[in-house]
Amino acid sequence: MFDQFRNKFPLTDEKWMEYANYFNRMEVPAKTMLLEEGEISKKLFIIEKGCIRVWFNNNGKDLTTQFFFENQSVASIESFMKKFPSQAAVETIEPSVLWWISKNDLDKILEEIKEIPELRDRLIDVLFQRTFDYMKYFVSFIKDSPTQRYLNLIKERPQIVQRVPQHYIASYLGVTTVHLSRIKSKLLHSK
Amino acid sequence: MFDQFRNKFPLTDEKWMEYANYFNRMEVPAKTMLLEEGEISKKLFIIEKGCIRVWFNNNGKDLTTQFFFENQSVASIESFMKKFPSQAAVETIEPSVLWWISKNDLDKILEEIKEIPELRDRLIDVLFQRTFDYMKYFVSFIKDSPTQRYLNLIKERPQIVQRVPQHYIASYLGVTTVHLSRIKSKLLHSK
DNA sequence: AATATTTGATAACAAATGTTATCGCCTTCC
DNA sequence: GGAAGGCGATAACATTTGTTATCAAATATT
Repeated sequence: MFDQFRNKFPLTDEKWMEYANYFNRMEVPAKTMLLEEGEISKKLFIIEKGCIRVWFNNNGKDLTTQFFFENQSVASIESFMKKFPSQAAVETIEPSVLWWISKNDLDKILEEIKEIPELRDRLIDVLFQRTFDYMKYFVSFIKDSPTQRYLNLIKERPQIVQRVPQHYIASYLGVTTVHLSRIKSKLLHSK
Repeated sequence: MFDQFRNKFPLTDEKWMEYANYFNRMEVPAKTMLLEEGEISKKLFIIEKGCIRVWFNNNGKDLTTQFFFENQSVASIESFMKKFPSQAAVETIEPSVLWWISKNDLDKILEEIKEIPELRDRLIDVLFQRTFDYMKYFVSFIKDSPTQRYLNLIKERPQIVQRVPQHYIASYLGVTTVHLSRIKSKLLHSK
């Protein structure tokens, strides 16, 4: 289950066993709210199986901002880190198998990791990379039409297009469901 | 000049004198290219006076993605960190007084800073905050109309509206210059 | 199996935004 | 003191995108 982390953050087996003990398994159906808007996020989730979206309510409209799949970790990250009430809600899309860890326990692990120069640098790299990724999203909104953003999604994140209901994808792309339907139909008929 | 960093990263005066020596002062006119598209960024700039934009060419159109003012540090950050050819160009908007440091010298400083737990944590905080800021930009594009984004800009980053030519602002907001003109005129006449 | 509920396609019309062109006001530069 | 170019406003028209409503298909629920 935690292989991805073991690759990124090599530690002794003993350490890993200890860390693994902090995690708790849970199975939930689709459309389970893992965090409500306004709540303070206290759990970080890792997805063994299933998929999750982060969304918020904007004037009665449901706007999805992120999708997560197997082996990714999920939280309303600003709320989790800073203990603010979350702007966003976290919800499963499919029936899912999750592992969660409390903020307290994760903080303990992070403190230890930060003391090991190699892992500390790795953590900093991961943070940088995340910033770069968000910059790319941001630039894409300035640069690309909704049609182009949809094509990018198909190419770069095919899981989203295959597994996520279309009306969530529409809001993620910043268009209405009607318009996304039109985009798809236009792409089909122009081939 | 470096007061902002001395606040964020408290060190002995001796250390600061040593670090300050790595920096080089330069004065440049408006519209000076500090980094060309495709070049590898080797300098990080700090602005003493003036303002700078980061932009790239998209099908012949000049798209601005970031603005920087006094006391901010500027680089094409992904290129600078990873030694990739930069996707973006960096250019002064006003005549400016800058201080620059080479990547080599900055790496030396960072290595030292990372060893001091307090400063290391501060660095990690700064990186997290940057990610949060970009998430906000991203969400704003999904959530807000161009008019609303312009109003946000007036409120949150008045310097941009006051000091930057309007056609740069238009591309930053993701609209044409004509449309930004319309937005302004509508806001004026509806009051 | 029957019935809701969710999801997605489409049409008709409205509103927002882009395109191209023109004009006028500033700077800047000889 | 012109001339040239940068910058911004505006108009007319084209295109894109949103809104509302309706229908059909797929899926979940009883």
